[in-house]
Formats: sequence, structure tokens, C-alpha cells
Amino acid sequence: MSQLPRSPAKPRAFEAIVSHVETRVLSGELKVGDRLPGERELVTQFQVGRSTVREAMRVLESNGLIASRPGDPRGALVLSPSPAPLGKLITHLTHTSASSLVDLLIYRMTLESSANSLAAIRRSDADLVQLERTITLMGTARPQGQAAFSRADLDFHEVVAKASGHTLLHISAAAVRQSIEQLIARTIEESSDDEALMARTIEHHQKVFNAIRDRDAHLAEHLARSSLFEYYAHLVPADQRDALAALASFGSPDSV
Amino acid sequence: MSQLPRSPAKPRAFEAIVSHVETRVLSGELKVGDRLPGERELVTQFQVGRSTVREAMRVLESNGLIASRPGDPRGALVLSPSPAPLGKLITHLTHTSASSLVDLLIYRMTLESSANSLAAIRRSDADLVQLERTITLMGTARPQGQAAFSRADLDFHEVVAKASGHTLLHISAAAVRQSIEQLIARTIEESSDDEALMARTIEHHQKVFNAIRDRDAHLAEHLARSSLFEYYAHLVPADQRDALAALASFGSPDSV
DNA sequence: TTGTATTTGTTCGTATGTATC
DNA sequence: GGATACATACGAACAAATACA
Repeated sequence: MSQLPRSPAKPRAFEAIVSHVETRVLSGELKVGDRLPGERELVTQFQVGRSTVREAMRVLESNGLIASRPGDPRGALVLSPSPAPLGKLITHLTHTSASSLVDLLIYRMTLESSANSLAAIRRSDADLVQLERTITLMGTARPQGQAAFSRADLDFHEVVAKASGHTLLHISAAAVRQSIEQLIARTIEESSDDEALMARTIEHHQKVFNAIRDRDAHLAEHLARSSLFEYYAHLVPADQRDALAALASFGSPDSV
Repeated sequence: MSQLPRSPAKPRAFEAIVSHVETRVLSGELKVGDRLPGERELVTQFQVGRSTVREAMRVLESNGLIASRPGDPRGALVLSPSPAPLGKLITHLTHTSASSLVDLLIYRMTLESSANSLAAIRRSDADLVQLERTITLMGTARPQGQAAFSRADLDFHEVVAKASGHTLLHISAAAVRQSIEQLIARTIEESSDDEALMARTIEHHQKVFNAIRDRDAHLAEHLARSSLFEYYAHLVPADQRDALAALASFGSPDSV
């Protein structure tokens, strides 16, 4: 009996080291740039075998807390907080549990509309300069075809997300954009360069820029939704389009 | 010289196994519930030592991809996506001050408002039954104090997210909720049981339920924002509250 | 710059407790 | 209950890489 995994589950030896280090990093006892004791010293400190110590090191490393390299007598290095492991995890999540294109688009609409809103509130003047540059880039990329234009387009969204000053939104939006691009890469390759759509997209982005410049958070948020809808809606089956349309029309001046 | 870590950095033996498994999960070759080969078989497959295999297992385990337990002759189990690893990373990032409480609340508002909107569109009748039950539970938990009420409250949001039928939203919203609860655990413990707030919260949830029942996506989305704002806004410093307020007021009937 | 000591990366053998059949 | 195969954990050994005198 008892086919289910036990609730408490036997605590494993390496976990003691992991949570010990995590706690000390969280409490500030271990600062960025500090060194952990060497593996052999951890063996005596925790009364475990060296393999166990190494398992703990790999987990801490995978979570972005430390880095160790061979031959360094000073021990593993405590790293500064980085969104990199988070980005990897989110990328993995979007790739695995992305049931459909429409769900990915919904997710992107969700994240980027908030990023736009935040950017309108938190943007610096330097952000505006960078944004204007990416819009210019879209213009020059236009005659180079769909692929180049798409790259410039993604750049714009990336810069906006960065201007939001929200690390989590920034990282996760980037992951979702990438997943979407990979998913529709084949679908879109044969789509003839749609000059009219490109022009409309640039216009949209110009409007977003204006809204962010004028610190109009509501307008910026709504524009993210409507422009994503216009750009991508034709790729999703008509019978799944209602959820996307509902999000896109939220906050619209002419709705309600 | 060369104190900095090399750019290419020598690939380590266990990483081959990690990325191999990751790739197979991503490609769908390994489905949830499938089993990995035993450790000894992986040793021969990858021509590495057993400790190396175990290090790879710990990393995969820490990222929530697999679970293994001693004595199981079937090998490590491939897990379904879970919010746990994501929540842990987010919690760690916020604690190390890469991100603040207000950013977490913004993130939650972003995700849950979309989840509400989707739930209004995709909900089944069974979802409604479950939602009603969690609201009833909040009523019975009310006299048991803040902690019990908070748990029931979180349950409601969890059920709504599930009803959205959007795995990504569901998982990431759960992770963010978890992080927020951990972050404000101490702040809120001394907050006297606010009977009035509890009553208002239940009312809010009833309104959300009605909106989802009536398939009013816009109303459901707006309610998620306004109720989160009312519930949590007092915890964020006044000078950071504008971004949260901007999101909360978006789509409001009386704004614009 | 060279050499040396020490560290991490990796392998291997062994013992032990446990889940499955 | 017993046999089997598994994961957990330890520790010794060697190679490669690094820091430091």
C-alpha cells in the first residue's frame, strides 16, 4: 500500500546544505561576492559525503545563487541576483504548457499591456530616446522583408518592457514573445510581405510611443492589446478568437 | 590573469544529461507520467559516472521536471508543470531586492485580471459549482481569523485561474500568489482581524462570481483589479501606489 | 614566468534502506 | 514473505584547472 508519495517525504542529505545556504543568502549573512567553504570543508561541517555536497552545489548553481569552477581554492562564489534562471524556467513553461497559439497570444497580450501601462508611468527620458530609435529602425527594416521587419518589431516591444522597470514582466514577456515566434515561424514564412500591415504596425507603435511619452497609462495599455490583436488575430482559428477579442476590447474607449 | 569566468566555459558532464532530458520533454518525446531510465542505465547511455548522473537528477528535480525516490524500479517520474519552482525563484528574487512588493502586486493584478476574463468566457457549469463552494468556505472561515480567511480567499483565486483553462496563467498566478503571501506574512500577522474588510472581500468575490456566471469578461477583469487594489494597496508605500492605481482603474466604467 | 599545492570535476566500489513484483 | 532492483549516501582515487608564491 501507500502508492502515493509520502507527505513529509524523507528529507535528503543535500537539502540541508541547500536550505542552509539559501537562508544565509536571504538573511544577508552571505553577501554577493562572498565565498562558500570548499567542498571538503562542507563535508566535515555537515558530516556528509562529498557527492552529497556536490549535489547541493549543483542545485544552488542551477538556481543562480552560486558559481563554482575547478581549481579555485577560494570556494564557490555567491552571485548577484539574476533573472536568468527565472527566464529559463518561464521559457520552459511556455514551451511545454502552451496548449495553443491563442493561449500564448493571450498571455503576451496580458503581460505587454501591463508593461505598456507601467512604461508610461516609470519611463525615463533616456527610454524615450531608445524607443524612438527602434521605431526608426522599423522603418528602415520595412523594405527588407517580413523577417527583418519582425525582428525590429520585437525590439520595440523589448525596449518598452525594459522601460517598465518591472523585471518579472520584462523577463516573462521576452520568453513568451520568443515562444510565439518559434510557433508561427513556419506559418508566417510564406505570408507575402504585407506592406499595408507593416505601415499600420509602424503607425500603431508611433501611437504607443506618444502614449508613453505623454504618460497616458490607460491608452498605452489599450494600444498594446488592440495592436497585438490586429497583428496576430488572423492566425488563430475563428472559433477561438472570442477570448482574444474580449481582452483586446477591454478598456477600449468605444466599448462598454 | 583571466579572473573572469571564461565566456564559453567548459561544458560539464552532467549538463549533457540535463539538456538531453529537457530537450526530450520540450519536444514531447517525454510526456508527463513517463519514466526516465534508471541511474545505472543512464551511466552506460551517457558514459559517465554515477555521481554525475545524480547531479543531473538533482538539477532536473530542482527545476520541477522530474521526481525520483529510492526503491522505485521504474526510474524517475516526469512531472506535470508546477508553480512551486517558479514561486521559489520569484520569492528569492524579491527577497534579494531585485523586485518589490508593488511589482509583485502589479504582476498578480496583471495575471489574475486576464484569468478572470478568460474564466468568464471558458468556464463550465462545474466550475461555477466549485466557485460557489469556495465562496461559502470564505464565509465559514471568516470567524476563524485572518489566517483561515486568507487561505479561503486564495482558494477562490486558484479556482478561478483553473476555470480560465489557461495552464500558463494558472501556474504563474499561483506562483505569484505564493510569493506575495510569503513576503507579507510578517506584515500581516499583527493586522487585527478586519471584519469589515472580510465582509467587503466576500462581496467582491460574489460580484466576480456573478460576472463569470453571466459571462461578462470585461466586468470580471475589472473586478479582479479593483478588489486586489482594495485588499492590498495599504501595504505599499504611498509614493509607489500610482502604478498600481493606474492598473486598477483601467477599464473602470467611471474612468476615462 | 614557473612551479607547486590545493581545489573542483569525475569516476568507481560499497553499504544501506526501500519500493515493487 | 522473499527476491530483486532501485535510489541514497559514503569515501577513495585520479585528472584537470586554478591561485599563489
